Amino acid sequence: MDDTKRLMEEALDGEAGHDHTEAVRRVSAQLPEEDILYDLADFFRIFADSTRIKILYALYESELCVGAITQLLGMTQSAVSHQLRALKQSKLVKYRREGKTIFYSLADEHVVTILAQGMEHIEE
Amino acid sequence: MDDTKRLMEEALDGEAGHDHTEAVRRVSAQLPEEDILYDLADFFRIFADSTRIKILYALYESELCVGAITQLLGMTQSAVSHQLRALKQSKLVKYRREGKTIFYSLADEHVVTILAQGMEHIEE
DNA sequence: ACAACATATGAACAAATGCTCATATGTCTT
DNA sequence: AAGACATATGAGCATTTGTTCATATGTTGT
Repeated sequence: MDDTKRLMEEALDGEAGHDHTEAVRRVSAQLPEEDILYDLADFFRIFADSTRIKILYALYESELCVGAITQLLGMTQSAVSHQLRALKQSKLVKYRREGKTIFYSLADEHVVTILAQGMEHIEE
Repeated sequence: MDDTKRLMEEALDGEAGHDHTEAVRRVSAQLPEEDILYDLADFFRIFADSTRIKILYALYESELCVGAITQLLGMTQSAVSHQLRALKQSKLVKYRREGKTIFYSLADEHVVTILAQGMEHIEE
């Protein structure tokens, strides 16, 4: 092994394997910012729970109040409320108050699109 | 409170609040099967991690071997391999062997569509 | 067959997540 | 103002998840 090659490998800093620097540099330049990718993962994390998925699907059918969602899912009002908060914070749902009751609904169409896209994938 | 009303509320089985049965029945009939919703959540769970998101985005740019991904992400080869397994099991990536090296690439276009849709949402 | 390389896998552990229980906040009725 | 009702919130706990470490599997060259 000649000197240049040895030096290059040492420059890889102990990382596994042969030289990938070319491919890595090329791809690396095209990747979105670290923060963006993090936010993206956060966004998808909201869909990564069946309770929240159920809520979103339910709201896709109709605006609903917390009590109705609670009854529909057959779980605690507290559990539902906690999940609604998560959905609210991610701007996936919006709400309006009518007396004591609070009605939730989908915030935009992205939600529907994403759900549909996911469905397409798993139905194969 | 008359008898019919009292009986109806008792039929709600202690669940919180006033009567939602009408809305619940209507929405309930439209909801996908429990299993489907579960699978859907599982599917989205794959996107709910920044490491996997990075891998997917990298593979969107180019087919890559494990070593290159490892170097690109600056993490352990083991960690990358574990995540690739998850992606593989969800049919989001495919791979081909070339000697000792294994090259990974995206399995279909849904991945790209989903990522793009997610991006659209967070960039607002 | 053996050593070197590329990738995969299992166990263990820390961090994150979702639920429950108790209680708080906000609204209406009387 | 007080009680009933609808929803929200915080702490605690059990489960899940992602990483690391050590090691296994598979491939190539000698």
